Amino acid sequence: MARPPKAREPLKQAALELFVERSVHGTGIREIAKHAGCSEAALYRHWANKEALVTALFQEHMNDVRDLLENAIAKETTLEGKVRAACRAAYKLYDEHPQVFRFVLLVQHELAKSIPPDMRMPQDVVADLVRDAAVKAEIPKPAKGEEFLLAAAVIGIFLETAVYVLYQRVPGPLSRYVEPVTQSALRVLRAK
Amino acid sequence: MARPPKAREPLKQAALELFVERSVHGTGIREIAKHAGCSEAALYRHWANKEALVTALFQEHMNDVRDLLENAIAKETTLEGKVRAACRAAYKLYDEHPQVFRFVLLVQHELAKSIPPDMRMPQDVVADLVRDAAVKAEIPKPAKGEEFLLAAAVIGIFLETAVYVLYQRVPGPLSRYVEPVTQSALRVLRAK
Amino acid sequence: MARPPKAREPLKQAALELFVERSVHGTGIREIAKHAGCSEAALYRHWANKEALVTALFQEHMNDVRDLLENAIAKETTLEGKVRAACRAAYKLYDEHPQVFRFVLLVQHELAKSIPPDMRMPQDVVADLVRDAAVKAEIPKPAKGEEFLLAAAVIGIFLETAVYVLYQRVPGPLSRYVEPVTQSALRVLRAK
Amino acid sequence: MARPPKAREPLKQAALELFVERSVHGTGIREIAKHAGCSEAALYRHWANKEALVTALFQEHMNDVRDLLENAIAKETTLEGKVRAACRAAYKLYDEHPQVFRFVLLVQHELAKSIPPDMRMPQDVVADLVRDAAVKAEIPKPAKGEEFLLAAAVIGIFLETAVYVLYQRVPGPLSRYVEPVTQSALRVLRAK
DNA sequence: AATGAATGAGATTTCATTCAT
DNA sequence: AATGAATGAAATCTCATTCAT
Repeated sequence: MARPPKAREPLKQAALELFVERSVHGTGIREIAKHAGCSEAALYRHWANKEALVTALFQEHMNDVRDLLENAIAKETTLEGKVRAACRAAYKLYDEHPQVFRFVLLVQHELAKSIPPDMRMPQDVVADLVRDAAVKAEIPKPAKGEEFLLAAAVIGIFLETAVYVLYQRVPGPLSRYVEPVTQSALRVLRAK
Repeated sequence: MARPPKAREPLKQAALELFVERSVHGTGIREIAKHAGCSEAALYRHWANKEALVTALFQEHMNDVRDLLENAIAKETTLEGKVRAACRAAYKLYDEHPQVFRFVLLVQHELAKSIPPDMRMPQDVVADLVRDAAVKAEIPKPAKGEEFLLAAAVIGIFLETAVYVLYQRVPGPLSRYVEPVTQSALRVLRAK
Repeated sequence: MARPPKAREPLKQAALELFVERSVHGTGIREIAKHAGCSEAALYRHWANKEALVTALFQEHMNDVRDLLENAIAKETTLEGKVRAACRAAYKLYDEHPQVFRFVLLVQHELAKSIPPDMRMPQDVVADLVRDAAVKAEIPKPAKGEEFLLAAAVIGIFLETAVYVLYQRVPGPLSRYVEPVTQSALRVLRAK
Repeated sequence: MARPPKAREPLKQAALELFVERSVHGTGIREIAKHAGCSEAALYRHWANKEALVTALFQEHMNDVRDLLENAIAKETTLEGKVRAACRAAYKLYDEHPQVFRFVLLVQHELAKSIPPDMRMPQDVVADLVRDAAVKAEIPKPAKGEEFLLAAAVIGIFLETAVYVLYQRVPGPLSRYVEPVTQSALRVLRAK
């Protein structure tokens, strides 16, 4: 019966944009509020403090990406189909919302400690993908622990390609590299 | 000759340790000075301000890594030898100075803008390596621009593996993964 | 007749508890409202603002104590009986509602200025008691103005004993000290 | 070799004056700094925060009063002499520095929790005085624990008289009441 | 030369109070 | 009528940097 929250979404959007443009620490509460068209104090009704806002943005985006990957993979049956679908879905997201990717790049290592240990992350989806492919004999059986190494390599190829597009070392859009990234990933996974 | 500056190295070491532990922005001049055992003002004898210190740390480390890679590569003749030597040299450095790697991870995207356009970076070494291998026909001739894509993939495999060790998703030391990382990289590079 | 206000008493009780636990200034409207199970705005239906709530709590308690003392004294005829009855009544109140005593201790000096000059306070009851005893020659006739000094001493004995129980320098309950406090007070009052 | 601290004492003096005049919570850092003629940040070099300043002021004053009492008592041999000397010394201090007394009154109950358990307080001096008098048979032997009750009464008489002067219910200066307070205290102590 | 006290500018956060729903 | 979101104003505190000693 009180008035419905009107500042929450604008604040999230404004924060994301400004964090990406001027870095998290280079962006003050004042700017976020002004950009969102509300008062500074409004932020504190929705998040305990600036850090909580940053963490929430990060974890929500990670959850989104995780769900995106899981949904894309669920629709496919072969390893190649899954890798391609996952890559395509994620690159499509980043083409449409480049800020999200940039934000994650900026904060991932600083926020690594803040991730709840039981939170399922995008990288867990990839690890499961690799494990599942091994079970189904779509790839050679990896030695114990080696599956994580393979997941790391796949994620590395995927991410660093996106970084190269972001920094315009190769021309965008990112989606045009779905196929070569998929093939490189498969090549690594299918190693004897 | 003037006596060597006394506080410079302790300050760099203190800054690196604290930046890694509590983030750059979470570390104040006071703490750096105290940790280095000197006064706050001493820092300003060696760098114009805090930002200059951070930038210098980053760029010096990037130069170190670049030289390390170039020296390692120069001693080898085959593509496989070069990739392996580069990977081994870098992983050895990171095993011995894990803080350096962590620091680079933390600041790389925020400091990307500060890099002088003519500064030769480690990634340029990898790009040259790929280009050179193509010229020597050690790998299939990449389409125009594709060489950067290959470099990105190689760097991604290399970096993400190091990240996995850093976060203890796979056990260290990093050097034990020189061989699988090398083989994965080669597999990607030699793609038909 | 209008239905009775629903939030008033819970708000008073919540405020008292939190003020005592975390100090007046350390307790916000939000906390009071939450603790009372109502909205923040509800407080403003009953008091003009936070300060008015604090003042009302204080003055109401002072009035309660004053009435308590007067009723106790009215039932007795001798000085000793009056002192004992007053002491017993007040200590019984504080044993049953220790928060009230603690609250009064916390705010008394800060709120001293806010007391209306014509408001009859507990200390006035004691002053009257002393004056009355002098008139009835139950104690030696005090010099002009000395009656207040005696009242101060009696109140001091009474209060500081309660403080000692509150801080557990002597064991409670407070009521067990009615007799020694009464005797000490009488000894001071009956001074030659 | 750096410049000597210039703001510390002015800050303490300014804080004391303003706390007494407008209450602790009613006085901002800004006002303290302005009144002391220095910047707000200077305060944080000397105390961790506002609360630490308040606590330090309180505890330092308590230590001063404790030493004052102990010195006064040490010079006397009889119980009466000691009580009178202690009372005279303290009342002289409060006549000369009424702010100190007012400040202690304002904050004592809010800061009670902050006192280190091993800190010797003025009230401990009084308790020792009573205990010592009992040992020397200057007063009747108190029952176990009763010595604290006597100390409470003595302190109550002493303090509440000072409160009455502060609030001008009896005329000052406080020192004029040394004798009646002493006699009242002795009367209570010598109770059969 | 070296220190660390002092500072100015600004950051974050708090809070009583108001107001749209 | 009652809520709790929003606010304005201020409070506390931080911090890189300067400067007197």
